[in-house]
Amino acid sequence: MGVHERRARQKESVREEILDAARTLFVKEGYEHASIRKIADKIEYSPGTIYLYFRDKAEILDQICQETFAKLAQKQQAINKDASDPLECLRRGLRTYVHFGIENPNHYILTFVQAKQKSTAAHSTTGGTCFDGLRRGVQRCIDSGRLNCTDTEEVAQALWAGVHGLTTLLITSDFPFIEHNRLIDRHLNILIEGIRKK
Amino acid sequence: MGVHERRARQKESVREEILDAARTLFVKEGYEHASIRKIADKIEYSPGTIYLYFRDKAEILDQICQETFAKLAQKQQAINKDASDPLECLRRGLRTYVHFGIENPNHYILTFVQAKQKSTAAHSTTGGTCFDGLRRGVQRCIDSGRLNCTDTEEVAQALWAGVHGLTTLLITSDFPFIEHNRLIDRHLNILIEGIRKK
Amino acid sequence: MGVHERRARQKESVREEILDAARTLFVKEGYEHASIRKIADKIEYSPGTIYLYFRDKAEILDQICQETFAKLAQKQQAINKDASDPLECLRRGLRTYVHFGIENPNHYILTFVQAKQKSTAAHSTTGGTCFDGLRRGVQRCIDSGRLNCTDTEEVAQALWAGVHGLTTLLITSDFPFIEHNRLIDRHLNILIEGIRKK
Amino acid sequence: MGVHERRARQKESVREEILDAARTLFVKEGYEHASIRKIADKIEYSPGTIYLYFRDKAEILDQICQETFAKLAQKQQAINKDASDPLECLRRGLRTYVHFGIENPNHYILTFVQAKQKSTAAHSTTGGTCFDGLRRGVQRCIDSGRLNCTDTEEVAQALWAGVHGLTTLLITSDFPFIEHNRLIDRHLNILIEGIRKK
DNA sequence: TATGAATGAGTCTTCATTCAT
DNA sequence: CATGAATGAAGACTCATTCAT
Repeated sequence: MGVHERRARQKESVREEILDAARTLFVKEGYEHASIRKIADKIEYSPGTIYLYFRDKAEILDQICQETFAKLAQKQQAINKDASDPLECLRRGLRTYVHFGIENPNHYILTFVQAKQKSTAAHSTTGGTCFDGLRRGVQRCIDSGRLNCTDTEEVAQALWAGVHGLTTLLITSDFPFIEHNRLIDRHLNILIEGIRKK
Repeated sequence: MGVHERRARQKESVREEILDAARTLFVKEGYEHASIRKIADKIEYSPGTIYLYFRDKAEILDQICQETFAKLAQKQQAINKDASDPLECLRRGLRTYVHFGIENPNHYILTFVQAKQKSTAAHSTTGGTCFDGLRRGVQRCIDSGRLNCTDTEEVAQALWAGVHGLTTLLITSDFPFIEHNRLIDRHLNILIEGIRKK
Repeated sequence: MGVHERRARQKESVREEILDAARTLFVKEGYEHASIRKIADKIEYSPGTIYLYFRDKAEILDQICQETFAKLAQKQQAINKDASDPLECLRRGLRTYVHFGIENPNHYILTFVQAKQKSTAAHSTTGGTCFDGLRRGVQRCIDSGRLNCTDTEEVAQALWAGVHGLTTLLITSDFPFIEHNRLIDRHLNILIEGIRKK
Repeated sequence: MGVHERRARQKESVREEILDAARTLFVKEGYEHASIRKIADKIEYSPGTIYLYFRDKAEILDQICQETFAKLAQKQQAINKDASDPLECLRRGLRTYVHFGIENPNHYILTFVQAKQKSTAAHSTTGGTCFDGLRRGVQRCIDSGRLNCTDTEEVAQALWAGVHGLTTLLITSDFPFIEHNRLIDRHLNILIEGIRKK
């Protein structure tokens, strides 16, 4: 391994350290309250160093969004390969989405709530592709004649709205929600029954 | 009209000016980014003046949440009095909720997205009662034997998650959504069909 | 009692209220931290009203100093009238001074420590006369041939320095002083023995 | 001299500049009135820079107190090593104390008058040890059987009260004191004669 | 006499960012 | 590659004071 590669590797690792620290702080204290200095302190580098890896604070947020979209896309990918009942397959995809949010609340809120209000670059590029999984799942259902509506985009967007609402509420809840799994089951049930042809 | 009244009215009007300016800025720039100075500039008063009307920045946010809950509760009130089909009645209630959000995007986002992360006083007091309208609508449907589920709370929460998600996405969208009314119709249709007994 | 007098009396009473509130706050929170608004709140008048009775904040402090000097002078007056041993008489005067400080710590610190750094008008006028009691007590001792030094001013100033130091330390002490009365006795004993002719 | 050292020295020098400016302002205008901005202006740095050297305003005060205690302790140290008459030694120690105050009025008032009302960290740590010199001097006098009182602590505290009072009055005097040296001599004479066994 | 709304200047403090080294 | 000193602008908030009523 030449010097060049080692350098590249190390650089990658500092980058990752920054992203890790930033992600944690962004969520714990909010994007606005997480200062560059605090991030730098956390990884024991100087504030200036951060600017060697990122143009500015916004770019860090943007990178984290990219990450999130990538992670989420990966989770979704496997699902549609399953050959079983497309409606069940769709339900599983939606459930996966909600679980992803609950298990990565920091990532989720940052990307889909906080960053949304800032329109990061990530949203206009990577973000869109993430929706494709859902779209494909809906398409399969339509193709198999199981739905009461044949507009893929329309259905996919309506479903997304549902799981997005559920996910954000569950993550940030101070509302006295019922047991989470029961609520998720009910919500998914409503969505699936709501699109199934009778 | 005596001096006293004129003064009181004037004072009330300044208060409103502050709330208006704050609401706009809070949403346009985010709560953290909307400084007291900017609010003061907008209404052409000195920063100190704002503290004659509100204890601190948080209290302004809190007041706006109170307002929102009051407005929303009022909108919802009329609906359940209608004697017609309870399911249609529920659909109308949900639609009203979404429309309220779209027509008062500042109020909505502030109260249900930004302030949620800060747990204002309003949320623990006025906020809860606002959910009652929905709960009652669901109850009526259950009572008339029209639903496929008999747990009022479970259904009400699941529906709320749906419309909340739809509302926030429509308000903050840079996503290429289909025509909004069509999407709303579809979403509400899914929710209602999803709970209707067959 | 005519209207004029009642007015005058009432005015005096508001003045006193202000002074009472100010004195308390000046000491509890320090002169700088005691705002006009806080004083006004305490007596339930508006801030503006205070300016009907005092030119500015400094004048309030000044008045309190005047008061203090008057009170202290009055306490001291009685003492030298006593016909007994002039040295004991002097000791009693010094003790009275220390006790006055301990019993009126607010007045004392405000006047002799905080206000000193601001050179209020009171200091240059009333303040001086307050020292006369001590001067006279020393004079009597010298006249009766009991002292080892015949310069009245010199002795009086040296004694004052002693009791002033003791008083301020006792009032503001976080130092672990021995039991206060024992310390006062010792201090006075040193001063008296230190000037007595042997 | 390496880069490292030069930097360290420069940094130390800025620190000193800040402390110098602060000390002066704290005394000239009072701790509360001496703002960070004014300190910054005085040394021609931006306000923010000060926070690179001190956590907050209070820490600056604390540092100055530390300095003062250190300086004073150092001055006192040499004295008790002298083998001559312990009473004269004690007198010299007391005189040194007063001179220290007069020569470092800013340090003295800040530490023993202004900061006393705020109980800085310095007072609870370094401060106490500073009193030890005086205590030891008194002890030596008692050991050699020269005093009319055998309680070290009692005498030491009583003496301290005396010189402290004298020092503060001389520093902040707008009172028409006699020539300072004569007053100091008289005061010390009283204290020493006041404790000497006859 | 008293009010109370208003202000301008000020408070301490934090921050993203730059740049010489 | 990394530092760390420095800054200018801004943050929320407080205050003594004025003045029309």
